Amino acid sequence: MARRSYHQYCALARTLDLVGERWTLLLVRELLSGPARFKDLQVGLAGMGTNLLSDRLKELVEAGLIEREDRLYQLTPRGRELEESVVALARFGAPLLGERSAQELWRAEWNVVALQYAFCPERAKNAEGVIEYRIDESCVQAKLTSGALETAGEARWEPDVVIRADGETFLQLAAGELDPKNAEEQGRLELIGSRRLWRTSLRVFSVAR
Amino acid sequence: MARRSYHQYCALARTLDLVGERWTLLLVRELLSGPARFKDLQVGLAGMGTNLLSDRLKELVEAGLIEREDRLYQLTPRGRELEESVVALARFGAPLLGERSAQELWRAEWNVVALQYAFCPERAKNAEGVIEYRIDESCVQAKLTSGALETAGEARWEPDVVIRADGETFLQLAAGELDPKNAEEQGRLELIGSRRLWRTSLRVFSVAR
DNA sequence: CGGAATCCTCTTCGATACTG
DNA sequence: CAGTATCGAAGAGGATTCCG
Repeated sequence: MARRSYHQYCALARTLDLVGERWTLLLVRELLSGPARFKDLQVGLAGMGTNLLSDRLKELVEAGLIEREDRLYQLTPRGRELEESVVALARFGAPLLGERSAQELWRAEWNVVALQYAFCPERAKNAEGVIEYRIDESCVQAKLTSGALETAGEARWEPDVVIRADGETFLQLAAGELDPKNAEEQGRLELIGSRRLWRTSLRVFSVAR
Repeated sequence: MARRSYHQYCALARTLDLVGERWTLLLVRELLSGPARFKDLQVGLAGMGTNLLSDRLKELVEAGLIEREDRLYQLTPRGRELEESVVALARFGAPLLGERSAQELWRAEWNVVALQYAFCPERAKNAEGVIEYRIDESCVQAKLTSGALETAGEARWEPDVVIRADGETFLQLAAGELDPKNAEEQGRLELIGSRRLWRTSLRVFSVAR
C-alpha cells in the first residue's frame, strides 16, 4: 500500500506528502523538546490512536526524519530542519490563542516552540546567557548568544537564571494578564540567579510585535 | 458538524486546526500567485474533488483567510501571512525534488514560492529591478529591492528583463542540468532587456545553499 | 460557464481491547 | 511499557447531476 501522494512536482507538495498528514507536525513538535519515549509522546498527542502514533513513527524513521535508539525516539538532523516550518506555522497561530478552553491540553514543553516565535532578534543584540523555566514538573531552557536563540525541552546548559512558576501563573504572565512584579510579590513566581537576564528576557520574548 | 480540532492550547495546533487538512496549504499556494477562479484552482489542485474544494473555500472565507469577490478568490492580508510558513515548508522539501515522474503535475506559477526559498538575501544586497519569467503561457515576476524580494504570479510590475522559455527548459536550468549560455545559443531561452539583471538573478536564486 | 449538491466507494482516523 | 489488532466513524475522491 503506497503512501498517498499529491503527485506534484513541487517542493511544498513533497513536504506535505511526507509530514502533511494529521498529527505528524505535532509529533515533530513533541520531539523538538528532545528525545522521548512512546508513552511521553502519547501525553502530548492525546486523542491520537496508538496504532496511528506507531505507524507515523515508523514512517518517519523510514523517511530519515526520526531515529530510534532502543526505546527512545529523537529527530535526526534532517528532521530538525523542520523546526523553521514549525515555528513559522506557530507564529501564524499565535494570534489565535485566545482564551484557553477547559478541554484544551497545555504542556509547558511547548514553550520550546513558543519561545522561538516570540523571540525578537533585534531586541537581543547584546543579550547573553541561559534562562531556565521550571514550570510545574518541566524544564525549558533558552540560550541567548549574540542575537541568536537556542532552546531545549530539558536541562541541557548551566542556567544563569532559573524562573519557577506553576502553569497557570506562567500562562497569565505570557498573556500579559499578570504583572511579573505582582506575581513575584504574591509568591507565585520565584527567581534564582541573574535578575538582569530575567529583565532582558521580558524584553526579548514578546508575542505582540 | 463541528470542525475537527486537536483541542490543544498551542499556536501550532491552532494553525493546523485551520489549515492543516489535506489540500488546504496547496490551495493557499495557488492563491499566493494571485487571485483565481474556481476553474483555475482546479488545474493546480488536480485530484481534489470539486465538493472538497468548494468546502475548503467556504471554510477559509469563513476563517477570514480568503475573500471572494464575485467569482474571484484571493487571499486576505491575514491569509497572506501564511506565505512565510509555505515558503519554509517548501524550503524543507526542495532537496526532495529529484527526478520529475511522468505522472507528476508541474505548473510554472509554483515558482512564486520556489523563487522565495531559492532567494539568498546576502547575495542580493545591491540587486534592483523586476525580472519576468515567461514560461509556456504563464508569467511570474520577481521584484528585487535592496536585499528584499517580492513575487507575483501575474504581470504586476514593469519588467527590466524578460526571460522566455518552455517549461522543460526552465526545469533543466533550475536543476543545473542545462547551462544558460548553451540554452540561449540553442534558442531554447530568450532574453529581452537587462542582461546584467539576468546574470544577477542567476547568483541571487540558488537552491543549493 | 461556475460552481453547489448528491451518491457511492475507498482510505484514514480514533478508541478500545489485546499481546509480547 | 510498547506497541499490534480490530472495528465503527469520519473524511477523501470521483462521477454525475442540478441550478442560476
